[in-house]
Amino acid sequence: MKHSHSHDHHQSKFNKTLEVLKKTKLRITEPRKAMLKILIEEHGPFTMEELYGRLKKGVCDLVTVYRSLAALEEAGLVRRCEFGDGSSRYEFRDSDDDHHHHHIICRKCRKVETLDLCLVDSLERLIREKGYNNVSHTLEFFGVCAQCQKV
Amino acid sequence: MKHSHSHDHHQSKFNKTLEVLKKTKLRITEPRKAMLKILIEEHGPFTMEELYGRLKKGVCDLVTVYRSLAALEEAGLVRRCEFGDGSSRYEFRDSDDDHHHHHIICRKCRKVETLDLCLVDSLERLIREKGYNNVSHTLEFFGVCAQCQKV
DNA sequence: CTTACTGCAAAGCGTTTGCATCCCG
DNA sequence: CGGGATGCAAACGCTTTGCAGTAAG
Repeated sequence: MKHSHSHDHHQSKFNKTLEVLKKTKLRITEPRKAMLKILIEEHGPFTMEELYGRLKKGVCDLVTVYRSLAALEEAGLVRRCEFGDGSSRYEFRDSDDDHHHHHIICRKCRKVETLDLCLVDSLERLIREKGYNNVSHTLEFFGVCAQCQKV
Repeated sequence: MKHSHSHDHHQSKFNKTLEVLKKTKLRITEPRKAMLKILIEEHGPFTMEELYGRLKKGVCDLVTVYRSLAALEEAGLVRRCEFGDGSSRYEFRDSDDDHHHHHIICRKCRKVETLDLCLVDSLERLIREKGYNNVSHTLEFFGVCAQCQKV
């Protein structure tokens, strides 16, 4: 299924997300609505500071961003990414269309592109056979992007 | 080529490593020799604290472990791993036998096993075609190990 | 009205830095 | 001896926590 990035599509994701919050006994507050809107409409992944910076001034404290993202991750609504630069990043996780994807990060400018492919799902089965359960994986690529090579 | 974990094999790796240090104008000091011995002989990857804890008391300060591993990474003698728990880990990188490998980390006990396979090298070529250079990747699996499932 | 959520301030923790001293080459 | 390496202490940046006040359901 192709992504249409229409307003309606975003709105529908947003509403589904609120339903999940209700089921999980998480409260629907202004800060959380604002954060989810940004996570759904923009691409991300965002660091705490990046997401906080995108919020309208005064919506909430940076600490609330930390606490909300922890709660949203727990509820399965966002996914945490680690790119080894000392900050966590978060992106919206669409439970209806949770196709695994990964990222390519420029070593210089830290720009993040999404790679819409995943060849390693089969390996997870192998690891389950090794006796692990609740298995997941991360796959991140690093390099210097074309733009940074010129500088 | 099969790994023999004999003393001779370790000794030979150790000596080659000292050669690299000389070529790179890095000095061969007691703390560095001790760290390299541990990295070569034990499996790792180790956090700074873990490596420091394995050193004989008084060999050096924890700060020296940080600075030395940074220098060794720069020289290509160790590889840094990030498992998203807030600490970097380091493992010895054998330039003669630098077969890419990855890890499976238990979500509970944090035990790290090595997976001697890599199916994604071909993807790196794809990313180079996208315009990136100096490309590398990380692939880590997470799960709950058999032992922790019992508890 | 109950209790989750929030703001503010402070603490925590892994990591980095400044500077004087040390010692490898 | 000259410049890299080290120890100690202090700073740093990201994240977490304590607590009192606020607001969702």
